[in-house]
Amino acid sequence: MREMLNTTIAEVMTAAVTEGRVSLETVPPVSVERPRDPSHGDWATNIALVSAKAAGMPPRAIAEIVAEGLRERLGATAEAIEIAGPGFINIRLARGVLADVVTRVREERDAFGAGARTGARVQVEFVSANPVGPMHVGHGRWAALGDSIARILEHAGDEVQREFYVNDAGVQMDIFAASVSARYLELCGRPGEFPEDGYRGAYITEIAREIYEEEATCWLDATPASREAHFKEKAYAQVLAHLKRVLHGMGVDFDVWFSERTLHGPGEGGGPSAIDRGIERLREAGHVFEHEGAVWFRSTEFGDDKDRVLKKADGSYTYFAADVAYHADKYDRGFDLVIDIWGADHHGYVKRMESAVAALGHPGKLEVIIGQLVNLFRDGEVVRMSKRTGEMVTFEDLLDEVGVDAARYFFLRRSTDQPLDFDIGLAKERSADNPVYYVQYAHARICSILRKASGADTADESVDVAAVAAGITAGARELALLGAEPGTLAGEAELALLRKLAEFPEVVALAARQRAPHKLTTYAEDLAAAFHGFYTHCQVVVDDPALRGARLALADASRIVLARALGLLGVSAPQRM
RNA sequence: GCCCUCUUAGCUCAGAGGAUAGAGCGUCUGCCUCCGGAGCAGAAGGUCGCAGGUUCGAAUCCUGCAGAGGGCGCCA
Repeated sequence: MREMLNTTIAEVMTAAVTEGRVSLETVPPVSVERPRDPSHGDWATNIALVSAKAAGMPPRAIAEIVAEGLRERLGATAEAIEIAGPGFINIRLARGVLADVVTRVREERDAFGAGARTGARVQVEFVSANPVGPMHVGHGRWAALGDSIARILEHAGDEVQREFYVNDAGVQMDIFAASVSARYLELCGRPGEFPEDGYRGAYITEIAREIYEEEATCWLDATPASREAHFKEKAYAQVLAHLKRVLHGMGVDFDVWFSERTLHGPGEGGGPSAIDRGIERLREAGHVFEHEGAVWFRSTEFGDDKDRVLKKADGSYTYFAADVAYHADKYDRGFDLVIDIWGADHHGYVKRMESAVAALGHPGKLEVIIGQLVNLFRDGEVVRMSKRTGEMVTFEDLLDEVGVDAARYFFLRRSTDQPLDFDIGLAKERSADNPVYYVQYAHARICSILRKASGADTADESVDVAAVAAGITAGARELALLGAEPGTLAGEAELALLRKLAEFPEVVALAARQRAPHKLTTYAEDLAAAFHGFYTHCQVVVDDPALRGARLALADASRIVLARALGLLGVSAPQRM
């Protein structure tokens, strides 16, 4: 509809210029938007305002000309075309046109709001936690965020791959192994020095205990190096299994788990490692230099604050060098766009990574989203979390307490660049104060209506809601009854719901473009509110078969879109609660 | 010190350069003989941090200032 109006307005303007009624060098780009205030109609354009100065005419005079042209061309599609305020042209669509959305939704079902296939291959890399401990709540938020962005991009038409980068190489793994080893020795009754930088969380002891229970004191007298090497793999496997289990449990499944170790190991045929090859590629492109025994990347050429070390003077590699190799690998795999979601504490790395990607010949094909942290609140008090003392609410604890739906929904409710205050009590609450229940309740309520309409008891669990929905037929004649009494509460409620349903494709497109799942939580709440308003003012299951069919169809369309919106957030749409 | 992000109702936050800046919570007031009241409707509540600028029009874009958070290692 927007595109159609856009084109039509452009045609009208061009015609007006050709006929000499408006003198313009070029017709400015047309903007059509949905007015905030429903009394301003369904669509509005500011074309007269933006053209006024160049045309040397008062905006309202231009608006008159455009409105006249639109009335001719739109005909019965528009119920009214009015000029308002300083020169806006407001278009009110005919009711029948508004009601078309019901048919469209019920035909397209889950495909409603889907964009055309773009052919773009997009990778979303997220969570990427070090496999040295349980997921924390921030990881949970980034998991929800990355997965939802992936779902939204898929719906918008991209081909998306989800990837988890496992930082399983490097110093932190050694510290991890040494920590487990120390706890193991304690369990064997031989307490010693705990590593200075060791991980002190209780989970380390639990991992050590599992090893102890399996292998008893086998490793008591092994050399520390062989013991730690063995424990590292055991503990790593346990943590990785934890990560996969928790993520799968919340509906997040990765296509690829990419191990950092593969970058350090020898390349094909025993050739240089991926990291060495990555550095070589930067060197061939002329962006590498040696200084004081280290190998540097001249990232300042790409706008970074300072140049960055790739290979230290002692011959070891920086974390950044591995990241360069990793990203080179991503583009070798043919992605048109790579989206990385990083924690807020990594945002100082964005510039250097973008620089490296540009130096590798893929400028602009990396997008880094910075995920902000989560502050947990319970009864109005901050829940302090400290790794040092081991007093931690892990993400798994939180999921156990509030459930997947509430956790995901709350994580996604705020824009990603805002730190999030998470109220545990509210997330658990089964009331209207809790937005996730508010939205799910609307869906369950519709299912209940459908059960009722089938003639069954509303609580009859054996009723197949989808089958009932499929049996509802409502043609143009019936749908024309929707909103037939504008000005009444019932009529306005129906119209408001129709308008909200029609917005969905635009919301998906916007959420995709802005990588902003919270646009969908806002939308879902608006749609639920529009449905509740409709429900309050309109009896759905009425005796008149035509009106009943129309309202059931509208309720069914609402059900489909609510479920779709929740689905893009990774939240379930229950048929009863 | 430099860089990034943020500052909107009492609280938590929405707000593609547009019309009278919105929602939820909290406060106050109404609505159940009726399909799920886990709902609906109304009232009160604002110098959009401050000051300039661009624009027909700025919460939105630009500059400066103030405040909050984060980042600035041959750490990971």
